[in-house]
Amino acid sequence: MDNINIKKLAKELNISTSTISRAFNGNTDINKDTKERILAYAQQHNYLPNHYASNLRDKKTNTLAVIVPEIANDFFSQAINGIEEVARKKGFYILLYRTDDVFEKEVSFVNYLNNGKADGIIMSVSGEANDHNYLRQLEKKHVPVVFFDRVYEDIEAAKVTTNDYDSSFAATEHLIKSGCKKVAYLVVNKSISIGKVRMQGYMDALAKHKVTFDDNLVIDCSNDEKVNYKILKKALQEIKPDGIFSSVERLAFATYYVCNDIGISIPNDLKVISFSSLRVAPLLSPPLSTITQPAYEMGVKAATLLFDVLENNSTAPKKEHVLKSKLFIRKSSSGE
Amino acid sequence: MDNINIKKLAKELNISTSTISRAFNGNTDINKDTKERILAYAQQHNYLPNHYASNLRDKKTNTLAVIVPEIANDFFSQAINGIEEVARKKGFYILLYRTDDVFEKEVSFVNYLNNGKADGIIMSVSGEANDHNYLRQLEKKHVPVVFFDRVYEDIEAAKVTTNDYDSSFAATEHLIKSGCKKVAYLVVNKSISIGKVRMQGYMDALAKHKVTFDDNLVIDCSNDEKVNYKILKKALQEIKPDGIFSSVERLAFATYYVCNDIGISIPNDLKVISFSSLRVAPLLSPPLSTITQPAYEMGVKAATLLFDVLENNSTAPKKEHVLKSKLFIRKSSSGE
DNA sequence: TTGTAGGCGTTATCAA
DNA sequence: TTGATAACGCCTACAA
Repeated sequence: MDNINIKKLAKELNISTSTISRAFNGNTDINKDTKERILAYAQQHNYLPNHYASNLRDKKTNTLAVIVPEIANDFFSQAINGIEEVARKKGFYILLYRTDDVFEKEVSFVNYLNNGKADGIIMSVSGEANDHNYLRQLEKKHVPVVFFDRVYEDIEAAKVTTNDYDSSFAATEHLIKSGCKKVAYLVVNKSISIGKVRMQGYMDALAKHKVTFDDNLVIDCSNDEKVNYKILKKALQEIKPDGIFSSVERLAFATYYVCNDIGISIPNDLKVISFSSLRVAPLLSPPLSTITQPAYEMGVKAATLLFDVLENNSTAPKKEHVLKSKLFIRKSSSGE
Repeated sequence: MDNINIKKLAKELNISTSTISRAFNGNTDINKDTKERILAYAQQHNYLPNHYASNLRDKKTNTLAVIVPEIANDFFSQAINGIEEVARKKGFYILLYRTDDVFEKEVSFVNYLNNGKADGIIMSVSGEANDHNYLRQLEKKHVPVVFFDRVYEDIEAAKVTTNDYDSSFAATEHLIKSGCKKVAYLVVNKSISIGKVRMQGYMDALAKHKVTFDDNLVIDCSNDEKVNYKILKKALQEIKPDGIFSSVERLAFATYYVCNDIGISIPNDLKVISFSSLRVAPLLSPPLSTITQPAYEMGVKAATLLFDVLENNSTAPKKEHVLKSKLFIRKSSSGE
């Protein structure tokens, strides 16, 4: 009874395996009574078709791989929700992988996916550049990829991003208009796609308002919270900016902690605005001004694009789809 | 070149498939040179063993299913991180599923897992009681389950929980000692495991301090944010509690929003403490007192227990493992 | 150290 | 409407 399978079932029911298979796969012609009899008996005996056998035959896994830098983060968890929502409707499941922003992990997982573990991949990349051949292999295996938020420009694939440049420009301009003379830019890796684009918006806004760009005001942080705390403390004490535009949510939090500790008042001494999907941003002290990306919608869009490829088997629209972020001006940057 | 497989490789290398298989599976004896030659050639030609074929033979998926009520939530996302950390070290991957607290989704997914989709399951249940037979089926198929945080008492399986009763007792007592005469208890479903245990702690603390329990002060909320806002607004205006013990993080946030809107001052008019894993709780206005569960550690523990079963093939310790939450008293409940 | 062969559990094709 | 059969790609006895 332990290892029931289609053959045993066939024998017990005195029927062929093909008929049983048909009972479970809807479409083909099969007598209604036979089908019901099979399904009833199967349920009783706790039989279900084995996924791995089916997959081996069909080369369909009904699984989507989702690769993100981190999970415990409002942006990514909301995006995953969006992906899951779409996947679920299609009867697909999510294989989740976190890279911790470590390039090697990304490579290793993508390689792992290279042979029939998932039908498609949705990813937000770790960012380190250089050799993206591991992604090109996927194409050969016909495993479609959709990027979201953090993308590799040199890989041809559908991409879902937001208007980062515009938002960054607007955020920086907002700080300048609020009276900031010395706006710092917080970033984790200024040389990769997102950090770069956002920085460009920052620089162009400065230029528009005839503020000279100062390299010292670009504060490049790490992935280690403690290190960031030190970096920011030092920067705030020594460089003394009066405005902060943070390209990463957790750097804004770190800024808050530092300010609390060394007695800098937000927004009086320092105005802060940050990219963030934190849902309780309005409840912070002071409420944090944010550029909020449509995380959930991005997930939905990415998944939808992936299914377009999967279902139409077409090479699909490998363009970049740009959704719009929203600027929420709150007390941290405006004083009201 | 498109569909490379072990046979083609064998033919091209003029070698047998078994030898190739051996090259990829470490253990068996194989000539070093042969192995290197195979691996090199395989890499060049982008060959990797197909998971579904291997799994079909081995009945090993190297996949863990993780079932949670929600993903976009600091508690669960941190727990998932913990699970992933352990899984990764074992070379396992995570199939993630979100139930939205809907019992039917939970059942449907568990049934889906019933046949070779994952080697084991880690879950935090939706909570609705009644018939848990769908879980018992897993046992027959030898798919081990570990529960965390939200468990079904009637199912025999390893369980990872926290000292909810004690924490709830302590939190309630803290409010009473801070001067609250009318402490409300916020809960999403007071009749299921976690809501029930936490409520018991609340009630017993009241009793200890000779505060009469008042059923009106138990405020049963929903999963809909807007509805909760209305419920809480009404409760705060009509019942006028002076203390809130929230068993669910987002109800505390809703309380904050309501208070902001109708001008109730926390902690002067109302003291608040809540179960919460929000990492920026200290940055809220006012900083939120929390009972913080060791989410990450719980994930690690749950995964570790699962691997114990998987590896020792033993029936494993099906006990309840209780980790301790921490109480962080902040301004929202103490006024300092 | 390497090769041969059978089977893991399904499903699609073809024939009945 | 149903049944027999040959794959899907791999791995492991067993034999050499």
